[in-house]
Amino acid sequence: MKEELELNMNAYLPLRDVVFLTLRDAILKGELKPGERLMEMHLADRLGVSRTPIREAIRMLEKEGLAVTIPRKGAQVAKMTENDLENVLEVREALEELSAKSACRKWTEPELEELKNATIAFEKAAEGNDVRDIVEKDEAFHDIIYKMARNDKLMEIVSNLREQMYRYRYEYVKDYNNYSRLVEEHEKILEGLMRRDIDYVTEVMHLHLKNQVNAVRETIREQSM
Amino acid sequence: MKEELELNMNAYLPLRDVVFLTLRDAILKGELKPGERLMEMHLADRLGVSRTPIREAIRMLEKEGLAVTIPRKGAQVAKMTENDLENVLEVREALEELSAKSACRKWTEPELEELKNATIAFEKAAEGNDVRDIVEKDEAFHDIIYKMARNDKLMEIVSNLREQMYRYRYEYVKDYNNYSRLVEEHEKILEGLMRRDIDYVTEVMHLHLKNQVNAVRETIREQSM
DNA sequence: GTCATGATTATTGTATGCAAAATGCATTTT
DNA sequence: AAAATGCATTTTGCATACAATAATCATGAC
Repeated sequence: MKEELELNMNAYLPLRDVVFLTLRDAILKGELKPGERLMEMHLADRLGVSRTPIREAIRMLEKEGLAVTIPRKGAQVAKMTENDLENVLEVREALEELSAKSACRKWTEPELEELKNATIAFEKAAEGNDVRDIVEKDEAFHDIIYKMARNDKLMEIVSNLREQMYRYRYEYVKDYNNYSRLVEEHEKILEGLMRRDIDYVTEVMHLHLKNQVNAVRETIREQSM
Repeated sequence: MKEELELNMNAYLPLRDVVFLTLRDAILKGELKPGERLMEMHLADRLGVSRTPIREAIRMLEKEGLAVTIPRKGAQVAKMTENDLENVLEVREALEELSAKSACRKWTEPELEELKNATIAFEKAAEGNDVRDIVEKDEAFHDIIYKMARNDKLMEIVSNLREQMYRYRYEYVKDYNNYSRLVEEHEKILEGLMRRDIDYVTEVMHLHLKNQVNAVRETIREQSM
């Protein structure tokens, strides 16, 4: 009885949040491209709402690093320079390492089970050609590791940093054929976590990141030309 | 001539930003206390603006972790549990360490000069009783170190994390008499940076954080009772 | 032809209005 | 007395209206 009520509450999220989620998704999936203007009227019409929730959603996107607004000129989808990428990566590396360490110490049996399933799901996705699915399953894999670390703040920050890179990867990944390496890396991470071998996991995680950055770097280069 | 224009431009920031800065300041300084409701009408009257910029400012505070809103119930100043504190601290530690390392490698002569001045300014402030001044000078000191690290993203994130702790420290610091330890720690950090001694700086920074956390932990305990 | 200039339009910024939901309180019911 | 009900009030959510600023384009001066 009570659960049904709660579910209803969830079902009708404030419009600003719906708009925020919708726009974020569009940015991450590349439907809204870096540099593209976010015009209030236009978005309002497209989404069938007034400007008010759009504006509030833009303020949120701004703080999440996905949009940039110049006062009295309007907002646009945030671009990333190669330098920004280096910066994000430097931070991510420190935090993914922290996350891997904590996860190593703290994971519980059901979580490990989840991670095994996520690994398999990713492998399955990697066999196909649905980029969205692949990226989604990759995210799911890493999200479980963050969850294992038992630190919501850490999770929030790393997710945001990943987000900022992913929206570039999305585009690129399309003709990025060696998923096999990713699959292998995931397997190694899983394996290391099972052994609670912090050093090993840290090292693999490090490589995993290094491989990603190159893909993103390419995309950014193209973008800025 | 041009500078005067720029100043004018700055002087007329969109209201949402003015409101955001004002509210953030009020939260950090403890004028708006954790748990306190942020009612749109009330704030609008107090600040002499309409609800629109207030609402946008609240969305920004939300994303910065300084406010929490429950849909259709309104926003309130974010509270921090002891667990949140541990989480923030764990992340901060990883990032302050990264920041110290980078700063060690990258600082330039004029920056070091700045840091020396900031150290002295902090010492002077610590002799007095103006808590705001002390906290401000402490922030300034650390900001220079972040700047040395040449990573805006890192700076942004660490600043935000510091912010979330500081608003608790502000209250507490009032009868926290041993600034001498802080002064000493700042001096050690400066000294280590001058020698570019990464291990030393990392260690002192670690202690510096550990000392802070206890002060904040106290305040949070009181708050939750 | 190019650069100013000014009118026109598009777009953002802010205020206000109205509907819906939450809250508080008195009254009733059990 | 405690719980439930209904009504008045407060507050949020969203839409709309109006003002201020920026962008566009056409016109005219050089």
